[in-house]
Amino acid sequence: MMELTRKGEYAIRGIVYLAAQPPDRVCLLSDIAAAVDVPATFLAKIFQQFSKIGLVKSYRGTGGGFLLGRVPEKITLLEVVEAVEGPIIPNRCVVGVGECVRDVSCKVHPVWKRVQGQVREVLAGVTLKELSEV
Amino acid sequence: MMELTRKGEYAIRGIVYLAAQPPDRVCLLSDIAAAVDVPATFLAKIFQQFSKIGLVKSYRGTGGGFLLGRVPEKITLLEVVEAVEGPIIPNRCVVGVGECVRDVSCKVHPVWKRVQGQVREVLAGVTLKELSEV
DNA sequence: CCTAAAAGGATAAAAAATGTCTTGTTAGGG
DNA sequence: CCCTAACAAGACATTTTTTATCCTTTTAGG
Repeated sequence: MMELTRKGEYAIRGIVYLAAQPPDRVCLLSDIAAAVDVPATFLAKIFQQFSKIGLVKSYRGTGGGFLLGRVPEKITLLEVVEAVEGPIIPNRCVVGVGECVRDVSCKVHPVWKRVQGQVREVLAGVTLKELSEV
Repeated sequence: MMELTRKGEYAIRGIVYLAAQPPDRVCLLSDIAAAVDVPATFLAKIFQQFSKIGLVKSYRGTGGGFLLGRVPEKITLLEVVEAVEGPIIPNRCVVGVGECVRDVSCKVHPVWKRVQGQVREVLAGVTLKELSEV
């Protein structure tokens, strides 16, 4: 359980590749896809999601392509993962009070809350800089 | 992401209910299912998995039913979750060296390893006793 | 205006989750 | 010995999610 989907895996591969490029080097989606071995059409969707929240910048037309939205030190693995997989929610009941319809005093709730916190903490502590360094 | 499936949720509900019963009280599957609001046929599958690894004991025939396999203090949430959801593996590459075929020096690998460790630690620190107490 | 490149939407195939049904096995009681 | 209670096991069906692919649209450069 708790497995990252392929989408998440592809997302990490793709953006780590970008982070490893010289800054200001605009990369073609097709090149990235080939380099990290991900179907280009699928990676396109992923990068669209990145683009919407500013994790990457995109340019259309001739000479277009993708660029990291911020310096790699300022992008955490947590942001990348949540961008494509959605928020980290081990159990539905962590999303907010009142969700635990079954039991007003749900004892399991705080446990999942802790799990969520730990996972987020680990992922937030890793930046693309570290991941892209040789 | 990292969401517990319904099966996992049902599993917790069911076994916590058992843990809350007086020791030596044999419970019918149908009663448990009704009490925790889970389809009986589905819960049957879950309890079969529990039974195989000794988390619960089962008795057939008239007067049969289910009993906790050990005292609730000795059963952790980690065991319960892994019993039905399989091992906690945030990313395929944590299962062992050599799985990260894409990159010999995969930088993401140790991060997932840490995530796995943290999650397991939290879940291992909670027992059915605590979860079943009022 | 032609071509390059990403954006967006619709669709399809495959896999996993969720749930049901039928048959088999074990045990107790008349 | 047979009948019924109860779990075990396996096959099957349904729905949802994942994993794509394709086509059209938009944007930009030359």
